[in-house]
Amino acid sequence: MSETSAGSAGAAPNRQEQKERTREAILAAALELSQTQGFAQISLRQVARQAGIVPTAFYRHFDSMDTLGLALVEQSFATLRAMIRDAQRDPHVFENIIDASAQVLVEAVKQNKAHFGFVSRERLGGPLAVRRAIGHELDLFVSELAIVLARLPNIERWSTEDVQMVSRLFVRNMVSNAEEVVEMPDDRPDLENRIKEGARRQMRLIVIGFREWRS
Amino acid sequence: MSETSAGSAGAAPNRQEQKERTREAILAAALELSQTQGFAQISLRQVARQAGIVPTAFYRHFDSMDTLGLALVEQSFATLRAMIRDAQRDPHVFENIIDASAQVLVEAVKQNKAHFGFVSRERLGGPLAVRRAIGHELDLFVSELAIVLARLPNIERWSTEDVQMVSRLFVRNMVSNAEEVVEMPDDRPDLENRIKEGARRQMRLIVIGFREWRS
DNA sequence: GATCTCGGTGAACAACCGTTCACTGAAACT
DNA sequence: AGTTTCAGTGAACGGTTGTTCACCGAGATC
Repeated sequence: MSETSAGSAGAAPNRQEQKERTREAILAAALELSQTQGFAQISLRQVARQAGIVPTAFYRHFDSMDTLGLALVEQSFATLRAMIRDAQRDPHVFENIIDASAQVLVEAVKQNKAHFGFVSRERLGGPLAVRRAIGHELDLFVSELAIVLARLPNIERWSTEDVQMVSRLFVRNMVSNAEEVVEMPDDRPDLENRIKEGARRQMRLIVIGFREWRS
Repeated sequence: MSETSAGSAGAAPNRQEQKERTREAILAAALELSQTQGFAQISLRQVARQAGIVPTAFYRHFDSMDTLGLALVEQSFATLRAMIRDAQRDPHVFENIIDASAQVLVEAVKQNKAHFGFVSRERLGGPLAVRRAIGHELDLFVSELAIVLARLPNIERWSTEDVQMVSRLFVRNMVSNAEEVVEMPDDRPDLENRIKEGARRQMRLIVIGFREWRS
């Protein structure tokens, strides 16, 4: 093995390391600019300016703004899946799924407002390609959650369609609550608790309603 | 009384009648263009072109695109309120509120896709002023619905906060279902029924859950 | 050490943008 | 009949946009 590829952070940047670095600078720039204006109306030149490169250099990483948008969708859902993975490791989840979920959701959204905000805004307001990608990821996510739910006690004997439907309702509520947290001012713990309490209530409604019903 | 103001449709347009006519041409043009691209990224010149006027004439009616956006918000919520008014006149509502509501909602959204789509997209994806206006209108709408709900049998003895919360949940579900109907292809009555059935279920969940709970 | 690869550069382009200004001509008013 | 009002016109402005092209220079390869 030769002495290429430093691996550590500070100095002696590889060629591909440097490329990856400015790629992420572009992603970060686009994400930040999207927050105030919405992704669809930021320009390639604005992104380049914010990322500290010349407009033409943009094309070395993405061949259009649409492709950039898709990369941001991927990045955003990666952090969402990381949230779910962490939540499943949390021991509280086994004691009280609902309370723990509300807690984890609000906390995770607060710490990743950029990504969750991106999904909220662009899910319906973004360019067609981005909207489609987000819709697809959300469908995937519903199915994944259904698998997790199906293994829980009390639920394991439900029909597949019922579980899928509950999963859809949960994801829909998750999206709505994430929207509220994103739009929430930073210094309002009262609002935060109201949202958390609301999320708990909604999940209980879904569970109670289905148990009571069992159609 | 002089012979000004024709009143009838076809001929002899007043000055203010003509002005109102091109104003609505502008609104219609903006609404149509918004459907494919989103309101935030259509240009004043595009709107003028589609409305059949020269760009500068735009300023005779609105002093900026933001103002136009606010007018579209107003127009959209006017049709939403008309929907509610009609729904309250519908005799089916007194027999089975839930089924009738699901029916009316899907039908009304289908016949006003442009306005409901506008609200869906711009609620989070639009310009700041438009987002704020929509948020305000939705808050108002929650309170109005709460008043209607409070007079219904079975609900009339609930606490004010509980009614307000149920109203919020209903409006949230209404928004979500409207989004789905708007994004639904026109020739898919199977999907339409699935959405209608989903809306019914969600409303039942809310009602059953609250009745069972009564915190 | 010579050669190649390739991320980043800077000038140039045609197209579109929002906004200004002086104007026209017909409806409305006196 | 004479005057005023005003929705709509058309040219012009300075600025931003996406995309092209030839070019550079340092890391990677030989």
